[in-house]
Amino acid sequence: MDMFHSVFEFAVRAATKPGFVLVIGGPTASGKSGLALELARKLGGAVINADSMQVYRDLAILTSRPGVEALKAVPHLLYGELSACDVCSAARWRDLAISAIFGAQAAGQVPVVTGGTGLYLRALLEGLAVVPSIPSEIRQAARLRLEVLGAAGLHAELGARDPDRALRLRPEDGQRLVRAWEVLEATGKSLSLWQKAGSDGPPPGLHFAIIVLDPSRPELYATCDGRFGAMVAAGALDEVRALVSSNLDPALPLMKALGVPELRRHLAGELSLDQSIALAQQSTRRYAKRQVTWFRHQLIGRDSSPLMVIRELWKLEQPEN
RNA sequence: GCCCAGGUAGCUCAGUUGGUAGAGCAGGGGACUGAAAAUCCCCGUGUCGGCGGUUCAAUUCCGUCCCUGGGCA
Repeated sequence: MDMFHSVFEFAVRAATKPGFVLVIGGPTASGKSGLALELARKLGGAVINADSMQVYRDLAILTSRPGVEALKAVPHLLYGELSACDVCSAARWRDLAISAIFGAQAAGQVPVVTGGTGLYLRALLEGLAVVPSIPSEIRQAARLRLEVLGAAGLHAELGARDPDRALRLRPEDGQRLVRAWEVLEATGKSLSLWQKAGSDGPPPGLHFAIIVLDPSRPELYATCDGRFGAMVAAGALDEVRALVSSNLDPALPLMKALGVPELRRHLAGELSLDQSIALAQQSTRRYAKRQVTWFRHQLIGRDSSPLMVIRELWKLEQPEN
């Protein structure tokens, strides 16, 4: 295939640098995993996951993790690594990814980092602000605070203690308010100050080359829709049933994976299967659109690494397992 | 063939006692530094079915034609 050859050549050229790492980003269902697999196969590489949901053990089908064939063909790292009751984060993933990358290189493999979680990729490429880790009691307290006061209330409280940070955040943005609050509470310093103090930067000794998939919207939406149907046919409902029956905290990240809320409502008898599928497909489309915006504005053009943008679909990722 | 009811945004519809129209959904654009598949912000001009008529002015009233439902033969 033409496209594959130009991509392959791009990778080979970049791979002459020592410490080479290939990064593949793009929206969900654009064919990242398939492309990563092929490139890793040809380059003698290992695929490293950069997806915030595929790091968890549960929901292999619903999060579209690579299937057994792929796992047999090429080493895959950081897939299904954490338990559902665990909480990953950009910083935690960064640490895992860096050691996976160095591990692969030590084994003579080319690291192929692939996933749709833009923030994780940025954490790897650029680093994050150096902030001390926040004790879990304070993180809990921050979330409780949001529940009790509501976003606007938390914003007001933050405004009294950290006006600079509050000004940068909208009073509705609960998630960022929680982060600002917990950092202030735990360190006594504004998150803005920590961020101004600088980030840990890219890991030393690595050279990245980046491929971004950005297929046309109609094609992308068609594969999103098709894939969700296939996931349900492949047993996604059973996965959700199992996850729900383990009675986890509904605020855990995995509980918010695309399709979980919708299929749950079907299991609870609130929606027909078709209705829940249609809703899940819609959230998938919206998510894909957000990802496209993120890659276009937050990644492309911001990093100095060699970059290649592919404006077509690679090929369908098959949900299997 | 006749009688009803409709034809307004991609979809479902509201509305204008005549002054060229607005909701929901779909969709689009954007933000993004430690739970990011998260969390938020912004965006509605469309031959008001076609053609005539009345009128200063018609999507609105009248006529006619076309289309879609339903009913009667």
